[in-house]
Amino acid sequence: MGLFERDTDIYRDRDALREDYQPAELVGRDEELSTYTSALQPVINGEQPNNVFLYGKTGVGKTAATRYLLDHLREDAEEYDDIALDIIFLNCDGLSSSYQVATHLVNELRAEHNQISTTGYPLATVYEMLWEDLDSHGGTVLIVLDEIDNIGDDSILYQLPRARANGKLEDTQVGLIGISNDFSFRDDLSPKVKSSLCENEIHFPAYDATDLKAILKQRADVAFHDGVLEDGVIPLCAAYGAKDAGDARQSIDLLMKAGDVARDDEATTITEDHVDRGRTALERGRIEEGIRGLTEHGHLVLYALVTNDLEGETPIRSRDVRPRYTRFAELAERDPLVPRRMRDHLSELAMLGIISVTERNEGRRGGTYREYELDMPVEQVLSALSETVKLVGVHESVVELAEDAMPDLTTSVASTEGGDETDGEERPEADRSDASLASFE
DNA sequence: TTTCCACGGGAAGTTAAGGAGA
DNA sequence: TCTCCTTAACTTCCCGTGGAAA
Repeated sequence: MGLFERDTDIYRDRDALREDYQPAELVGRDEELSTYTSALQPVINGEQPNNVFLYGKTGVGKTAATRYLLDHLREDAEEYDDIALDIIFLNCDGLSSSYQVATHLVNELRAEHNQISTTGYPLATVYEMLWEDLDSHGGTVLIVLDEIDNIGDDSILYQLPRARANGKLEDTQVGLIGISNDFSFRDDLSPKVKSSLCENEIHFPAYDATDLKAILKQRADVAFHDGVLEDGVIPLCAAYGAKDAGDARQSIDLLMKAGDVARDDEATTITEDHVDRGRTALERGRIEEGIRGLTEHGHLVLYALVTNDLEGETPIRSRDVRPRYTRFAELAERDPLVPRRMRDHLSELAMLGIISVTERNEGRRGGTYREYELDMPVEQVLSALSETVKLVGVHESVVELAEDAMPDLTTSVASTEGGDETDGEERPEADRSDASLASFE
């Protein structure tokens, strides 16, 4: 028998729980779909498409509804010889400026061998390329910008809807569909952008537990064999999703994770216990991903807080974290950041749910300050750090302290392979001796 | 009611890195 | 090689905040 062996599976089609799965029908969104369909109707009539702005919290079906309707629109448009429709779908996660959005749009319109770099050109040059590529396309182009609130400036949101009126496009009609999770995003837009982008607004309200149960049942019927789910599983997944702002994506992810946990157990049914364990695993994964995404100084701040926690000094205010952070920065041969910037890193850790913050106020005697403490187990933090961090000396020292403080700490968090080296460079001998716990202060 | 303190938020400026084009 | 461009991470500065003490 090989290394891998096919599971005797509870799943009929696990892909039905994946984000990219397109169900045959969308549950609980009749009213929104009806409004959305009307807004897209001009495309089929061969008219200038409307701009549409969708907003609502994460996981309420905005993107799913868009994909669903645009698939139908594409199919229906093929019935008419005089309609040439193209759809560009761009997720703006990680695209923080109009410049980046414009370069990505150019690359979407171009062949593989003709792509442009995402830096280096003047902004005006990128726009010129975009108008040229769009106009050579002809027909109707619908541009969907998902997570549009990531874009820091609204230049592209002004330029795209007005491109034809401003004489940039002659042969192509462009329609813009913006999708946002952020309710305040619309209000922060400049009036001129708001008037064009938001000419058709569709609000997607949060799902309630009944909607979520219907959605989960629809997916589960396809994903699992009959009789695999115990009665309480779908209501429990729906309840967690409803509690977290009516997020269907989260409920579906939880159902899939519960299924994976049950499969690992070689169970024949999925129970509420599998859901709870799945939820814990998802939460852990989310936090570990957050830790991996931190900068070096973010890691150093976290290491400082971990050692403070191991020594029983938490909750601790930022100015008391600083000496340890500074020491670690020196150990890793990095210049320590100014206190203001260090506090930003602490806030970021709090936002990720890795540490918790309590605000205190001692008035005229001590003023307002915040106290920080770890909000997850030390071994979990160290495990996540050990996978990514290459801060010479620091990680080993903290693990050593953790092992002294917690003898039953799992060995998996011990220093990473090659952790004594950075990019192939051997660490100077002096650093190694300096990396002892006694040298923290 | 005013003052004071330690912060946080945000704007503006700086720096280094990476890429394009002449 | 030089200049121009964007970006991310950072520094610096100013202002606002909230509640206990004066």
